Amino acid sequence: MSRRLPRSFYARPATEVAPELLGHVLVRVLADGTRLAARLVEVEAYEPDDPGSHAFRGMTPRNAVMFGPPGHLYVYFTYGMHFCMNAVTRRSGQGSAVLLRAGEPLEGLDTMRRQRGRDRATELCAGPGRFTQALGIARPENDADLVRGHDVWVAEGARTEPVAVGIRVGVHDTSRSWRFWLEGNPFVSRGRPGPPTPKQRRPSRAAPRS
DNA sequence: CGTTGGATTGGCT
DNA sequence: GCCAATCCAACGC
Repeated sequence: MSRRLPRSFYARPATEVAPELLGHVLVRVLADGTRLAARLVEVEAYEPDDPGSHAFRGMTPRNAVMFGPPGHLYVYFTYGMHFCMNAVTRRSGQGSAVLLRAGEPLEGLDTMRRQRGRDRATELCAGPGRFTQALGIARPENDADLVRGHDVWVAEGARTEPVAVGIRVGVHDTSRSWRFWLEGNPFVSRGRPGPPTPKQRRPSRAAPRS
């Protein structure tokens, strides 16, 4: 049994917690007892005085969980059809969290396939909306306690790949490089601006020239 | 109370 | 590459 990350792990700035979450394992137990697990491979940090954060304009019914104690799950609904999940960071009253954007499926792949309606492992948890759908996380899981709850938590894992850094997806702010992912990991979402996707080099055959 | 657009995804051109 | 799907929070009047 691997240990869960303690409350103290989350009680820090999101920019510190985010990269350190990579490699750890998100564990989810469904109502029927089915256990699912995925290794965190892509995350983004959202800080209190960050215009790109839901918490920037103060507390509202929707983002209230972000202002609560660290180590809870903040789940929100967006684009009329998707849920995204975050690990709340910093102390109560602060409004800070880490968006969990992608995971590498480890356990319960068949259940994930059923919930996603897709077969390929790389399409199960690669993207914030896909990730929550694969793990069966929605409104009921908002505010779930990752440290002491029994529905979803983060267990200690191992990070092997180096951490890559870039700008966040869908956030119009190129000044904060707060997106972190595991370099070269195939389960990272392609994201819009994406990781510095160095155009797929196709082994050019005969060099055309002129 | 009406309007706007989003921390997205998947399917089609 | 473009765009529809589909809800609702946030904000302005």
